[in-house]
Amino acid sequence: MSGKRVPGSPDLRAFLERPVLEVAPALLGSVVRHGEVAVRLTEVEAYAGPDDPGSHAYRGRTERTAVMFGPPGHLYVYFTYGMHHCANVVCGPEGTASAVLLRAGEVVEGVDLARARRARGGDRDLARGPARLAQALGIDLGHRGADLVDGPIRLVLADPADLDHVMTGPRVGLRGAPDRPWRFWLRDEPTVSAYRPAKVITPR
DNA sequence: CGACCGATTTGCT
DNA sequence: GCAAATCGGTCGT
Repeated sequence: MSGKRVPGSPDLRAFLERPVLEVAPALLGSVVRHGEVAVRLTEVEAYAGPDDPGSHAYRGRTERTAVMFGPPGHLYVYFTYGMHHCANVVCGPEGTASAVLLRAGEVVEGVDLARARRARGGDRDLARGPARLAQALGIDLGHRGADLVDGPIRLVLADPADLDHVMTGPRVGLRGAPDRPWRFWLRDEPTVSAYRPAKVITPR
């Protein structure tokens, strides 16, 4: 149980292979970098494969969702409402089709470029919401399947000791199984979307 | 091939 | 608070 994790190391992929409900909260505070833009994650959501009615993998493997069924550490990107892209980190053992939706974050580098990619909103809103986060990072369908351990888009894990209050509550915007408390976020972060029923799981 | 839906965002009432 | 925008995925014909 070492506290430090080195970016790009085999340790990262091994970590992402752990169960999604373990990986999801641990991604908070971590940084996703694509080129000059870097986002520190403040809100994520877990999706648990074919048994989860809220998951795109619920109806089995399709061409779209194939990445979710593959090895952990890759990016599952989907397109929705005819205009938005959202990004997920595939995790858990290969074949479990579980993933973590990146719901919100704080742009910590490349603010100018992130601003240029978004027509509206203040800096706090640049990566607030899954579609805005993907847009700020310049992520689209072309990045589906991208390797986060060794590719253009990288994940750099945070030291768990640096995390503030980790909160959990119901997922957002779902038709199926909205009741499962599989949404995780950092308390008191201005980049986290509006309040929902919640409880603290790691008081600090 | 046609119809319907959507893990959202935005702007207007 | 509510509805429009806009198109890939999925399923049924």
